Amino acid sequence: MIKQPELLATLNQAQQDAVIAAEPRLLVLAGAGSGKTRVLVHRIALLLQQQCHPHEILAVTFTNKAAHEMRQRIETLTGVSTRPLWIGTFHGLAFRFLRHHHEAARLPEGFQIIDADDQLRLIKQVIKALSLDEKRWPPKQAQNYINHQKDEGLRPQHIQTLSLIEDTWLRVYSYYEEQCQRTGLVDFAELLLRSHELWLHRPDILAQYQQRFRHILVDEFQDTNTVQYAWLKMLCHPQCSLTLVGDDDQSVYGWRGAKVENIQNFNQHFEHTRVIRLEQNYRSTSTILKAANAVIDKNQGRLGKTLWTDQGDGEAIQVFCGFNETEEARFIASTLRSQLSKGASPADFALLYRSNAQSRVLEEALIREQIPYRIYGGLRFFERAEIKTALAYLRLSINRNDDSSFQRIINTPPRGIGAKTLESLADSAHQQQRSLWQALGDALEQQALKGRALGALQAFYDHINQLDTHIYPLTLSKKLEHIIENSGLLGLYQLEGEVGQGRIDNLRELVSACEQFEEVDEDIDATAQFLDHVSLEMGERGSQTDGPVVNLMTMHAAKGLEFPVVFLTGFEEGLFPSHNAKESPSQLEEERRLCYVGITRARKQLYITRADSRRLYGSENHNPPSRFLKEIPPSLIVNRQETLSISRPSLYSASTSRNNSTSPASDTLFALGQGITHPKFGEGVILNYEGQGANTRVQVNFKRAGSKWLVLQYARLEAL
DNA sequence: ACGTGAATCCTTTTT
DNA sequence: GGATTCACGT
Repeated sequence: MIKQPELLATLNQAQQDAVIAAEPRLLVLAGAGSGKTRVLVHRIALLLQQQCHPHEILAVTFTNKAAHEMRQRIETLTGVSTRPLWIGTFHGLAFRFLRHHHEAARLPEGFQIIDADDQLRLIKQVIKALSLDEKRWPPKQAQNYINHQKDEGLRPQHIQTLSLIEDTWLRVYSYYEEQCQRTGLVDFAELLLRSHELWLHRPDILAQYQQRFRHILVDEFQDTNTVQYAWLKMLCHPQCSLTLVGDDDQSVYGWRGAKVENIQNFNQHFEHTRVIRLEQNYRSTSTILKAANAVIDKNQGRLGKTLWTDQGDGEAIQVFCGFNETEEARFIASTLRSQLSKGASPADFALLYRSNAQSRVLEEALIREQIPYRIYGGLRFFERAEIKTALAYLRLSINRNDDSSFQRIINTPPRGIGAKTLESLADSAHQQQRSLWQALGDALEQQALKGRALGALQAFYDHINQLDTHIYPLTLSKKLEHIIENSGLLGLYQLEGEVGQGRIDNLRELVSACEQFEEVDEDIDATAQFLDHVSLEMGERGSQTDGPVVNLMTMHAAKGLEFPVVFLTGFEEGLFPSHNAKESPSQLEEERRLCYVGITRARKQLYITRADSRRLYGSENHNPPSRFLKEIPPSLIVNRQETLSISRPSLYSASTSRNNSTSPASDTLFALGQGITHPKFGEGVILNYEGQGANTRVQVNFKRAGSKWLVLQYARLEAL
């Protein structure tokens, strides 16, 4: 085991202070790139080295990725196994508590977790069952309402309704909750709320854990919501040492219920707290940090923190404004191209945007330049329809009362059971307070439904029972294999051509994921554990690619990551900050924090781009530059706007890059959006271009003659 | 019950 | 612009 001096040797003074601080209440304000995880990992390593038993430590994160990373780094640092340590996400830990004490928490033994998608489906059913109009009462809004209440720790009986509208949402919430309780389903927010309530009602169980955990450490504390905060506060015994690590300036999930106030008002809730600031940044150049500091400085009520570095200034921030979003994308792609040709790796670059809708144009430009890329964010593996369907068969075979799975597979593949049949089934299920499966059994026994539907239902009923008997003795992966081949899923997707083939490939991947899962523990039945694992860890986003690729993602998704070169795109009012955020100052501040997160992702070089005119949702908009752009000191910026031009090939060799500043003075340079005249067509504006060198063609919108494509070399265009 | 043209809706999404 | 839901027709 390594000695303390050795453990601390690689840390700066503030980091060392944070690692060895003996105060029972410690808040580490860790700026972007200041070694936050390092401190957490070293602090735990030090605890392990001292008197502390591994099982007395609880470390809480928000993502599985962060939890895994922490485990790994502790093991690398100490050489000790982290198995006895409780390190996990809020949700994962809450789940663990609930499984252990399911009875005290009033949950059935095999309760299942539903994801946001299943939740929405369930809510749709509820709205239908209450005979509400989906137009007037959008399920999405109901979902937001329910999750928001749960994030705030509120059950239907705690809510005082002030309006008829709220009253209706409350009815939906109540009905939804009943439905979940009856069918043994638990959504994400419920995990936390339920385990918090478990402790409220069972102080004996709480005391058990309070005594056990002598050291609680929380990562990304600025992202905690009301329930998570209350949960932590209850779990934390007065004699427990509590270490909170976070950055109020990087709180960007307020819209999901996270409360910046939790970190901002920390001193008022926990007395005698020592606050340590980590302000030395090891990631970025001083230019990038100055920009980030200047922007975030405009926010009110910050705990306050100024990042600095002993690195040099580095490159200036390059700002580019395109004529439209296509030119913005082309600028990025051609900049990438030239940097790649100088030997940079695609993986060194990240293209960040405020909303996913912006990715398409960027993608198209990258494809034109044949630059490999990967988009983060889309559907994750376990969220794919075919995966969820296959797993629903498995779930239903374990728990027949899982209505969510029942509905997913009752008519997939199509077996002649339509909406009407299902509706009457749901009606009788609700009347008798039973699950759909039970209602189905009743209906078959009593021959209660009409002839044609009855046959199909009987077939389904028998099919599931047969499937279950058959797969019962099999291993997890064999179970799934059998389900895929015998439930008709394979046949269904084989009929779907190319798309179906992709689905079949995904199902194969699922089976191999099961095989890997089995290897970990061969003795126990892995099925139930696998389903839990799937629900809590949705797997990596996107597909694995071969070779290095440029990274495209939202600024939210980029939090916690870093890249040598970062492009922040779409810096326009209405886009970033989003037009939705302009009403309230607090939302605007959150947008500004997001900007701060974006800027601080860059290590060496930062580009910020925007477009004068942008086509979004079908219509064209002229957006002024983002206010955040003006908040960056001009001295840090180099403007690239005028350097991107189209050259006339006859005067300009085809191989010359467009931004070559050594071109002869006789060259005629054109820019998108520029006014020109043509001997025949008169005045016009350049809208677009394609090709290069002698093949360059430009699209000009002429006042009189309308829009035309012209070969630049021959068209006698004159600048206006 | 299921497939096809129109209406409709748009932030961000760790679990 | 475009995916996704819908209402209608068969």
